[in-house]
Amino acid sequence: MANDNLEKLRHSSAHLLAQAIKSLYPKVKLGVGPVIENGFYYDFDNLEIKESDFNKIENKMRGIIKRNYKFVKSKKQRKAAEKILKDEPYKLELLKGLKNNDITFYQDGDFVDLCKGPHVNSSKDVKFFKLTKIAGAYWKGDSKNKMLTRIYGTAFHNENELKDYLKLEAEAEEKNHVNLGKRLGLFVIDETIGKGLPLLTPKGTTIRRVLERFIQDEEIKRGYQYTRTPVLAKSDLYKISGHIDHFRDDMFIFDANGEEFALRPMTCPHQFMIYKSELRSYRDLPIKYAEIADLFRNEKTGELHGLIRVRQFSLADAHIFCRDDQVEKEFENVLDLIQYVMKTLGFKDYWYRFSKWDPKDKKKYVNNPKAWKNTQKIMKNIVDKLKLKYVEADGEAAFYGPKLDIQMRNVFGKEDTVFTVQIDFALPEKFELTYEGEDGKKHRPIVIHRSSIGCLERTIAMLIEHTGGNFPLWLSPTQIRILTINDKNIKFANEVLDKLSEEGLRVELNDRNESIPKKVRDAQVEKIPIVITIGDKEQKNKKLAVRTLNGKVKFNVNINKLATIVKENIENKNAKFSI
RNA sequence: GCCUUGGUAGCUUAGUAGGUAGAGCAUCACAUUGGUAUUUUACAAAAAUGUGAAGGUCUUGAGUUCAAUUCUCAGCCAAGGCUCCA
Repeated sequence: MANDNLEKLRHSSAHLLAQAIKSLYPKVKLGVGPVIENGFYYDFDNLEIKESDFNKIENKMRGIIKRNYKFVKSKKQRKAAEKILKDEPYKLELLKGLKNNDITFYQDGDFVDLCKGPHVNSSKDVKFFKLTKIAGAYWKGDSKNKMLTRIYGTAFHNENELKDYLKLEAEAEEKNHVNLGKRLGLFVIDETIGKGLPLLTPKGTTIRRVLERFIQDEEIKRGYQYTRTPVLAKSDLYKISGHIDHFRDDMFIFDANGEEFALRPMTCPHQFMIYKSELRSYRDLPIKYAEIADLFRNEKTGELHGLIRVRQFSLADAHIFCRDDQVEKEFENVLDLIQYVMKTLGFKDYWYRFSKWDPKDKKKYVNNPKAWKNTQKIMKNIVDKLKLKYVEADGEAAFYGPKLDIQMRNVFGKEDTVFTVQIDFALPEKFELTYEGEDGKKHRPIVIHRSSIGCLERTIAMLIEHTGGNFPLWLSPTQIRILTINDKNIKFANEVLDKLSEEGLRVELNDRNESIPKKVRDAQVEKIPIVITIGDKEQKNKKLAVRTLNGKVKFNVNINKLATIVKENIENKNAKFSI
């Protein structure tokens, strides 16, 4: 109920915004003004403003609010509606899309808008609102259409809620992986190197390496075979696959002495060539080729974002070549692997998206409706059988087949695909992949494309935001830091350092001449999970004082025992460590 | 690619109605007091205080000007949004 009220409030705020804009800038044409997750927006054409104009606009809105206008609902017939909206081309377009003849309008004061409501009773009910940002947005979300000016805002029932929200937003800004990653020294961005090409520091690389080893070991355990294929190929390869037709502008293509090459945007055709290099029997299947593949995509500049959207990235990719009767089982296996990975990484807030083709979009998708329907059916059966909760999304499939995407949100609430599983009926055809069946005839395998731990860069970004930088022990770039209380302890501290390093732990020593609280604070800021303090007492007893991130300190810990506990925690990839 | 915002020392930033820049933290050095300290998270210190140094072609280029970090234009880079995402 409260949420309904909040929606009403925000929707009414959007109207007031439009009303204020219309009165300040009469030439503006109105787009749409819906409520969104944390507020509302309104799109305007023919409006050029800056964020510094917000004050003026907000004041105008307050002026309107004061007049205590009632929001009055009315219904009009189509003809009458067209008359009302005659000067609003975008609204007329929306009107055309409406099927029924009773058109609802809301009016407050001299401002009337096409709108199905609902609204608050009076403009006076809107008290606590704020305009937050300006952005460009294409009319009807289509980049072929004109770009309108979108103003975002939010509104709440009381001042504290509004303040809290703005504060939370500011904190999210702090917690985002770009800021946090920089502060923790995980990666840097250098403009001489170029856009979308972040550099992983030794610490960031440690996390990457741990993830990489983890997934490789796990996949090999599950019957995958690792390949190593080149990061570039003659562009002919991508002509066969069709990628160059679909994505030419998004690829790095170059000429080398008259021959055209491309940096690979995906791994599929490379691994296909290994499959093709031998005659395959039905007995060989399924064949599962995996690779941590460096991929290159010339993403448009505005689409780049920290570690989440980059131009070179490493995808934990695999292609499973299987017979029709194996698809279901293999698909299940993949999901099991993905769920295991999600659990191990500690990700809980994710959901599945069943991404389907759009029959109307002939350009984007391989034209084979029968095969589309068939594969989508197969996928649907599987996900239904597994009782997965998922949302369906039309027009989100890969050009060669439907996908099951695993979606997550970043700190700003923006949704991204982290992992994906695809059933591909088209590329095996294009590459003429075959296997010899029991009947001695050639058959076409089905290929499952899948990623288990996604792009390592993106996964690291999600980990940073999800943990707030407090990585579990097995992922922490530095697992243990040793602090000395005074210079006499340095020798023993080094012994401990050597001992723990020999055990394969990532240990550092801070023997600088600073106070213990300061050293502890530094370690805290760097989010180091285990801190060992060494003073004379420890030195004398050959025991350690061990501090964990929860603030607890345990004294008189035996070194070997500590090493055992820590190693066990790492081995089990536990989310938390305590002693 | 488009819209908005921004780019000043390693980090966080102030500032200039156009006269070549300050601060805090961090770093390094020296001095003074202390005199070898028994322990854990942000108004704290179980070393403290002081002095000093180093660090900036004020994102790049062009234009206007006697003079540009500041104004204008163009580019580069970043952040947020739109579109896209094999």
